[in-house]
Amino acid sequence: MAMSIGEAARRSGNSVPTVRYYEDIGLLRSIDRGPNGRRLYGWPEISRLSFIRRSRDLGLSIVEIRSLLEVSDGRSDCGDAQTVVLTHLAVVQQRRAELQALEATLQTMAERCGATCVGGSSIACTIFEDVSPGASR
Amino acid sequence: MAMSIGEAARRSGNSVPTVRYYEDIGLLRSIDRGPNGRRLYGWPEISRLSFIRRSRDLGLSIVEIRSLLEVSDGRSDCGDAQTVVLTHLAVVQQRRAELQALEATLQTMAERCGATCVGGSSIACTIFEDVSPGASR
DNA sequence: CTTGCTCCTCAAGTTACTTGAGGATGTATG
DNA sequence: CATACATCCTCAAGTAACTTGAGGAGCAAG
Repeated sequence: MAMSIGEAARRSGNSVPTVRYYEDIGLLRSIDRGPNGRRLYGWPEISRLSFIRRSRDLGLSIVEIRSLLEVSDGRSDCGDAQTVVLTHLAVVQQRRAELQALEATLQTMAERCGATCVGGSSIACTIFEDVSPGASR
Repeated sequence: MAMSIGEAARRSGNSVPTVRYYEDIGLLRSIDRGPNGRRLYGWPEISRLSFIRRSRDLGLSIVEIRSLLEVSDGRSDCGDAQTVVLTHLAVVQQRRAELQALEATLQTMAERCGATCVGGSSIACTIFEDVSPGASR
């Protein structure tokens, strides 16, 4: 039942230092220690660590996760959790739109570069025109 | 012709400390100083700063930008620039695909949350099931 | 001549961790 | 039982790319 930090890390998909780090910043409270001073983790901790891991994968910041965990701990209500998610959704949508535009720009840059100057000198390289058009003024 | 750091920053779209920072890390070399010790910028510097700014907007790292600038300075060839751009393009494509999946997940989470527990306690909040499904085991 | 903006340098803070030093303990093998 | 190797501990510093702040000087306008 009681797991070492290494096992907790493996099961939750975090690295060992990261698990300690989460304890340091207060995302996990009161990790019991064995007589040898080593941390002992139970299922609730693994669950919490997995939640954090997944949320990070989804791009949520530690601050956002902290507020979700407060909901989970019953210290604020579910509406708050929805707010966090919706706010983050808007950010993600925005970011994705930006990436889409960026992707097109990069593609154009690479294609033009390939057509005009691969292996050649930098003088004719269109990348610099693409990236800094009319920079002088 | 000779501009203050404030003007250079405004024209290139960077903040004043950022412009100083780029000098510190060697992206800009040898900024002349006036008799009062203040930095003086000319058009080539503005151009370079604008290039850096745009590249950062495109998501390129300082390391990547440094190698592009080396091409621009004639210290490596154009093919290298294309490689940087293509490598970055692959990263962007990957990232955008991930964001797309994430967007769908967040949307589902918010909808389910809204349907079941807005204003209620966290006990029924589906967000936690969505984010950490079967975390205990 | 005083107010207020801009400039200077140097140091520390930010985010979310990772990496490393230095040392103790646990587990497997000879 | 001894030795090797993995794992654990704490504390400190490093990472990217800047931002923010302290403390002080210069310059232009009213």
